[in-house]
Amino acid sequence: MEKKGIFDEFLGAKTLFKNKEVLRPNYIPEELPHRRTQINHLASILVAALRGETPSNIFIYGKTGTGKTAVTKYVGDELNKKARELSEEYENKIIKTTLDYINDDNGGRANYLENAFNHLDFEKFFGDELKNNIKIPVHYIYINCQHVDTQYRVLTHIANSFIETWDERLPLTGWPTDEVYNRLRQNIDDAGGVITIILDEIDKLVEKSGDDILYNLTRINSDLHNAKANVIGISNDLKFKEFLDARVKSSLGEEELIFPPYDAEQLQDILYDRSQNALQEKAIESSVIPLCSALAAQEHGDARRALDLLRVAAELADRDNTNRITEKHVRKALSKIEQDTVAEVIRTLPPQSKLVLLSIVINHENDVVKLTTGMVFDVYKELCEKLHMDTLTQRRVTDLISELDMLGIINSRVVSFGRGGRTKLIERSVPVENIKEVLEESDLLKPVIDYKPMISQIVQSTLL
DNA sequence: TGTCCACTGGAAGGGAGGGCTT
DNA sequence: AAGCCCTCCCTTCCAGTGGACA
Repeated sequence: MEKKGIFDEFLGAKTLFKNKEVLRPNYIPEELPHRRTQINHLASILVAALRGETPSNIFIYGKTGTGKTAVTKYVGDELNKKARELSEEYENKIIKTTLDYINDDNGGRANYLENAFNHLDFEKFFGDELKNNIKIPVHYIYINCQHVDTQYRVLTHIANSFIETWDERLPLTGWPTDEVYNRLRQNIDDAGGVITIILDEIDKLVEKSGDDILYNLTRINSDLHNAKANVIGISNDLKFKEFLDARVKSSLGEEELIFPPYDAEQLQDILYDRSQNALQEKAIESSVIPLCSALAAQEHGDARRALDLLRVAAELADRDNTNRITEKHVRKALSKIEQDTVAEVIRTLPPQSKLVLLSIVINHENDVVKLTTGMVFDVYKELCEKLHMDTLTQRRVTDLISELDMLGIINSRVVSFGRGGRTKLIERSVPVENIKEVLEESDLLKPVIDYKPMISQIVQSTLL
């Protein structure tokens, strides 16, 4: 009998998906429902690039999942497409002119021209014209500042996007920043044309590295001779602009685009649209899409969340071996997504942060009602001793606690207990069992996962 | 009204680790 | 190998703070 591989059974299994990628957040569909206004506005600004003029700098604002990135990328693709089309049109015109020229036997140069034409050596004759006109170079460089979050990295990223071979690329560290800037300027100038630089999640960049980079980028045109550049900043935090230098603020905000959240009905349209390409016919119960939309609309109209819900619900239905996605699957998907995100965040924490989180968990397990930084630090110190690890200072631990707060694993707020001092009050925002389940996976923490802190501390803390 | 507690959180800077040029 | 640069993680220092209490 033929032996079956472990994947064969699943590979042959029936699936509700036609194309799962269509439901992924980074998929750019051919149509973006309810974003016509924004697309037109953006296109009306960027069309300048096709005329070889510098488009205005643009600031785009909208909550997560309102289509900012999708629209920007979509318009970018269209811009590139149009630039290619125009360039082809122009090339054809040149060929036609050449042919006419040859046919007219203009001034006895026909043979020479024909010869050149046969060898496709246009540049010999139309060199300058070709260089300047045939290709309307439009470069659209997209950078997500969540990962590329320092001045140096943004500059190298842009500079490297003009370089094709690996060995010519700028290194990830090592060069002085002004040297990288010079190289970037040179690369842009060599490439020529109009360069649009998109900085997605620009607030992350400014928060971490200040606005020097924006100042430099919005003023790069004065250093360019053969090219023009403009910047599109995308953010979901409108307030971040308040912290910018006034000069940066005014030049980045030459044009502003606001992306309002989708309402439940608009989300439904988006889901219907995508599901037609993503899922088999009749794979969805009629109430599924309205439910996904309603759930996502509750959370500031986040289309990404709506798509995730539908995708995960379909995956769960697939695993159930049913041929229909039901409301039950959507509800399951909702809790699965929430759990998965938290688990993933905890899993990727650095060891010291995990240790701080564990000491918070341990305090909660010991029924501490009002948990403060001091108590967390005390248990943390004990854990470090047990594990023979370096103990960080309380100052550093305060920062780690704030980071855990930002990640949404805990809630902390500063309160004053009068003479008892002023400190952070720490509460969990995720069930302790869920956190512990993930922490238990870590080999490092295994020896102390059920650690009991010294009694004195618990007595002291419950007195507060 | 002033004092005092237990911190908070900003600023500055050290140093290890990555990489470059000379 | 030496000298330089950038990033990341961390320490040290310290002014500032909300509110209970005397």
